[in-house]
Amino acid sequence: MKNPRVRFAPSPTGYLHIGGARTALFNWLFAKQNKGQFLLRIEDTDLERSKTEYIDQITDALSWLGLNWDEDIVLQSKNKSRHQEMVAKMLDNGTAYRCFLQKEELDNLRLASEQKKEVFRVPQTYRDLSENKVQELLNQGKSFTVRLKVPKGETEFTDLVYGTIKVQNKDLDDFIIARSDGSPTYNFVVAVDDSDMNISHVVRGDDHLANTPKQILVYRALGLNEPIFAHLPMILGSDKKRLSKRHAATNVQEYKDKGFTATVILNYLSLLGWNPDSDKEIFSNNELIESFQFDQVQKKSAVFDEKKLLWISQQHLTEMSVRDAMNEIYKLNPDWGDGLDWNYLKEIVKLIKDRSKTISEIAEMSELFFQEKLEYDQELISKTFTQESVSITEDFKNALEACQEWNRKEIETIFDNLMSQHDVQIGKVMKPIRIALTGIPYGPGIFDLILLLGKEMCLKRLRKLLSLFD
RNA sequence: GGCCCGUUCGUCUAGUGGUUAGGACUCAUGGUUUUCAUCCAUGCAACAGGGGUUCGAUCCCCCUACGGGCUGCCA
Repeated sequence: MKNPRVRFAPSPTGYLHIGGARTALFNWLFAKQNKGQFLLRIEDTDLERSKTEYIDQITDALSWLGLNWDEDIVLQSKNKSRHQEMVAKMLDNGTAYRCFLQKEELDNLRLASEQKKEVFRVPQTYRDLSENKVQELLNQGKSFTVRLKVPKGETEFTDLVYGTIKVQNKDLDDFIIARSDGSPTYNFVVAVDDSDMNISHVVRGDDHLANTPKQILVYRALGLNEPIFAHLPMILGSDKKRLSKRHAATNVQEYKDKGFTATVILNYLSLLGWNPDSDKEIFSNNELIESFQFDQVQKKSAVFDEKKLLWISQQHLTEMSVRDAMNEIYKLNPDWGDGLDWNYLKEIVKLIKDRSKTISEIAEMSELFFQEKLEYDQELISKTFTQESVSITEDFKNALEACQEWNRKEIETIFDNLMSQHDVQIGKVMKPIRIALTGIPYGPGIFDLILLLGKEMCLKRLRKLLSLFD
């Protein structure tokens, strides 16, 4: 398993799906762990649905995740002539044949056997036609598809995740490798491309498990080396159906916007369908690379759970340095804290990072320190401020105004005085002041908060709040 | 319909022919904390069903059910 070559092969018919990201991740982990190559191939042969803007979206998302690919991106559409050549080769060596059954004939036959409750099989009418007969039909201008001559017997392969898979070839039908317009089909193209790219391990979603025997028959018909296969279980939504927008965001970009770091996403995704064989759950990218094993990949599909994602994110934040957290905030919002002193921003982040679950939560909470004036929530204000708490707040403002030194001890003394003056516990003092200063009933320690906001800002806000009760 | 794959707490997952079936997330309760969050403690909660094999099956075999995939001149 030295220097494997793997690939991620999305079709550009949409953004990078969270399931696709997981597939890419496992490919990447395997490549990195074994000093191999991780390649990217864009399967853009569906002209109807493929869009170049999706290619950009997908590559942007992969880059953001840090799943960098080696070598140039392969565009499947560029391999057309190669595909034609391989179809011709199969026609030539007798592993494929021209089938002159027309689409309508096929549809009717399919319908008929459905009504008779029979298993539909593509008739092999043209499978062993003589050269002359074929030529005759060609001369008549009859259109044809190219079908693979599925041999008798069975096809077996060993999947790194699912073990031995065996199917009877008779269940496969002589499937089409080239359409009547000459374009080759997926199961054919994928085998040719993977072979041309020297892919050693095909790692992909298990929705391809049933296609694999067909692809193996293509390899054999062409005399190509078969890769090793590893299929990954699907990611489902909370109702156990394929993960879709109804359940949660499916676009990787959306998770970025929600303030999850790439590392967090990769960490969570890795745990979906893989177990690290230990109690460890929080992983850096490098730790994932070291730990990943196919034999610990689950066979059953996994349900995506945003609650656990949030927990993973929070765990990462507590381990993250203030500096790294700031970089992540800037990545998310380049304008963050514009014009403010770097050291001041650093103190802010230090104060709120460990009580946040996502990067965007930090950014949001940090706004407290930026704005001159606050918007107070009317309901919260009327719930919080009684006559007593207004008077406490008033006294606090006065004490602040009189305060000469700006340090923690001074503030603590002010609080002590307020407590004995009004004969109340600290909660009665802290709560109204916190809300006056921040507009929200939770957050960093009150003394840290006051010190960092600074005397001027505190006084401004206290005056503003008190003006509501004049 | 045919073929392939799967099924352990709500979720992610350990696990073994004999276990009090373990951990994590969530949730609930209590504690710590100047609020919130963290943290700590406790609790709730699972072997899909039926047949075998066996002294004994969650574990091995078969069937059923359920879920997913493929079955296309989509990828």
